[in-house]
Formats: sequence, structure tokens, C-alpha cells
Amino acid sequence: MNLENTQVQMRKGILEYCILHIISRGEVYASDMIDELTEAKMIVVEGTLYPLLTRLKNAGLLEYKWVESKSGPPRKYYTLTNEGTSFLNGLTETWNYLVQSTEMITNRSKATF
Amino acid sequence: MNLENTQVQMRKGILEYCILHIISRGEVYASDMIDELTEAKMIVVEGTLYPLLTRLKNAGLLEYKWVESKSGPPRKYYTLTNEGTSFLNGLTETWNYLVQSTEMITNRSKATF
DNA sequence: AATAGTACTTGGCTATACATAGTACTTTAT
DNA sequence: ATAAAGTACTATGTATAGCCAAGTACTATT
Repeated sequence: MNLENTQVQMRKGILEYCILHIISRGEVYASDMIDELTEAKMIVVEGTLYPLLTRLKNAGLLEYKWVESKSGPPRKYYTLTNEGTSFLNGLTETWNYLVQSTEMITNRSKATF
Repeated sequence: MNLENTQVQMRKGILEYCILHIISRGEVYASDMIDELTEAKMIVVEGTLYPLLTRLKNAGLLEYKWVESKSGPPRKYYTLTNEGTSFLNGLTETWNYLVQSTEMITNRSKATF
């Protein structure tokens, strides 16, 4: 039972939320997402991101189109479907709710209990 | 891929953090914890909590003592070990970090990107 | 033609939350 | 005294997300 493992567990589900949010702002491909996640200090590796994108696409939340690149192989540029947009709205609510619940617990001091 | 499942995923790891925090504020047994979690709208069932407590105890983060009850079988009252306290500190940092990262992504509007 | 870089894919592993069923003890009702 | 209801804890099996690691495929550079 180490901290690193718990960090991984904490990230579960949240990453999905972040990815959907990033895509909601405009067409992006995998490396764009990794860049932005890394910038926000949310480290993600390829082996996590690509399967996640495939899962979201198969679930009908995302769609992509191939776009040729000037410097390398073609890229999959993703966008949200209507279903993906409404799913993201649900996730946003869930996340806000969860943060609120957690704060309600962690902000309760010993004295007031 | 439904919302309910993602809610479950989002809760992973966070629950552990909340439990440790609740115990850090004073001796409690399982039902106390469920009450407080329920009050904070973080629904948890017995089948989740008890194995979690056992896991944390086996990891050396918790210890308990049996206390007889006036109305039912004896109860396990939990407290944090020193190791548990420092683990909780690590988790607190991790959680705050994660919230901050998530906000950095979700508060970035389409316009500024 | 060979090497390096970029983009995407796949299979296996681990750990958590949950559903479900079960054990054990105490109190209450008949 | 016995049965029923309630409380507290235990055990087993399932699903899924994130990660590691290896691999495929295409492009650009040398």
C-alpha cells in the first residue's frame, strides 16, 4: 500500500472527464491532449490515453477524422458527438458533487465533531 | 459506458482518503463512518467499507480495539497509527494537487485556447 | 538504404468498488 | 424459552480503469 498506487486510483474516472473536456473545446489529437494534461501536471502515458480514446469512441461519445501531418504519420482528430456532450455535462455535475462531498468531510475539524 | 459506472470510478481512491480523514478526527467504528459519509452524500455500502478497513489495517495504517456495545455485538473502534497519519498527509497533498490540475483543465475556456 | 522520430495499437497485470451471501452476537416479542 | 429482528463484521466473485511493455506503421533525415 503505497502512495503512488493510491494516486493512480484517485485518477480513475477523473482522467476521462478531463479528456472529454479538452476535446469539447475543439478538435485535437492525442499528442495535443497529452501536452495539455502534462501542462496541468496530470501525467498521462500513451498506454492509458489511446485505449481510453478508443473506449470513448466505441461508446459513441467521440468521433474522429484522419488528418495528414507534415511531419509524420496521419493523426486522428477527435470531436465530441452530441451524446458525448451530454455525457460530459453529467460528468461535470458528478465531479462537482464529489469535490463538494470530499470537502464536506475533510473540512470538518476535530473540534466541531 | 454509463454515467453511474463513471461515478463509481471517480470515487476510487477518494473514498480511502475520506475514511482516513474521518478516523483521524477520533475513534469511530464502521457505522459511524457510513453515517458521516452518507451525510456528505458520499454513498458507501458495507461491502465496500469493511474490506477497505481491513486493507488499511493490514497495511499498518489503522489499528482497532474491540468495544462492547449496549445494543448489539461488539464493535471495532479504529484509530490511525503514526504511519496512517503520515499516509493521510500524503493523500491530502495528492488530492489537492489533483483537484487543482482538474480545475486548470476544466476552467480553461474555449476562447482562451 | 538505414536510422530516428511520430502516431497509434494491443495484451497482460494490478487494485478498487460493488453485489451478494453468509456468520455471529444481542435484544425483543411471543 | 424459543423465534424473530436487528446490528456488526466477513468472504467471494465480478467489472473496470490505468499502467507497463512490446509492437506496428508511416515519415523524415542522414
